[in-house]
Amino acid sequence: MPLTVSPAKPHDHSLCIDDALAQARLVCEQRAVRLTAIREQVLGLIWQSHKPIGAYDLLEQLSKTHQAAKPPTIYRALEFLQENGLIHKIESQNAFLGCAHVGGHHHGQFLICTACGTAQEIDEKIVSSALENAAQAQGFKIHSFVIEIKGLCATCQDL
Amino acid sequence: MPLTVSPAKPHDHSLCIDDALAQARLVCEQRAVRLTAIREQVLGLIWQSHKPIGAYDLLEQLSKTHQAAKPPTIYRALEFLQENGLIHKIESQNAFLGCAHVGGHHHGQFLICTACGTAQEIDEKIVSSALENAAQAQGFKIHSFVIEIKGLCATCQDL
DNA sequence: GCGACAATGATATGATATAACAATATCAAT
DNA sequence: ATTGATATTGTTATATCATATCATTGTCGC
Repeated sequence: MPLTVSPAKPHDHSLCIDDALAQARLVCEQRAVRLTAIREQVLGLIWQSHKPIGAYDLLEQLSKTHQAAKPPTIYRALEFLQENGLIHKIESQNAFLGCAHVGGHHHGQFLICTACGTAQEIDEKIVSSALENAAQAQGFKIHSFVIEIKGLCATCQDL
Repeated sequence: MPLTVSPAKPHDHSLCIDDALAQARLVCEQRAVRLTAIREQVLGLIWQSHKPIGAYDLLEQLSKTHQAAKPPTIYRALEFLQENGLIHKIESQNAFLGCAHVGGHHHGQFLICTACGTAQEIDEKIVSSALENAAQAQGFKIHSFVIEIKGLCATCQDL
């Protein structure tokens, strides 16, 4: 179920986190993969921000409760979460964001505010289909795509 | 002037390089910026491949003729070339590619073949406008965007 | 030439990510 | 409950990508 709130608007974000974790448990059960304590913790940390967060920032957070955490600890969790469609990597920022459309095709389209750093995931079918058509015209077969749009969110334009 | 050839198809690539360098000289003259020897060399090295090339690979190449080259040498040249719209960075690969549409708006749309590594730049107005509309609906004002499509080019599908 | 500024040289370090192997946990089958 | 197969995590080291800082050199208008 897509989130209906915009990260740019005020809302009770603890609900986002709870929903995301509950959905993650469900997905992992369905897929028969293990959402271990570390993985769930990392996913929770990622969801604590609407801003994409870097691996080493996550590591710093995780270290508070998990002394043994090292870079591979984080990167393994991130890999798992990506493989199971629970998070996206924002390539232009080397940072990670909870997936707002779990269970979908898992192509990402993001509106990234350069002022406040928030990233909103959208899913515009017309964009996908326009890209599909353009690719097909070149004989190119799409596996995946990432769209990262930079600009100002509604809130930051008014400042 | 956009290139009319596809990188996936055979062509005389030395002409691509010559064209790109000639156009770069022109652009830099018009913009009153200096296309120094290092910058021109780096641009030439980038154009020697239709595949995005990493900064340290470029450094290795440049070092052959330029003993003093160090990471900052390359990154400064890359920064200059990006600022002046002569190259793109492929964010998902930390690699750089000659811009095939010099003088345009310089938003990038790329078809990246995961098999052979080539990247073809396209410029689909319908994609841009679809994104503009989607962003506007969210009250988001676009400054720039990067679109990186992964898949198989026509050549590699047939293998 | 001289001064201002742009570009490059040089050293060091920061930031991001993975390789490799050891140790431990999980779980199904007996 | 033990065993064996597999997945996960621990641990150390290192690879890869990028920038900060300050010194030196080049360029160009005056």
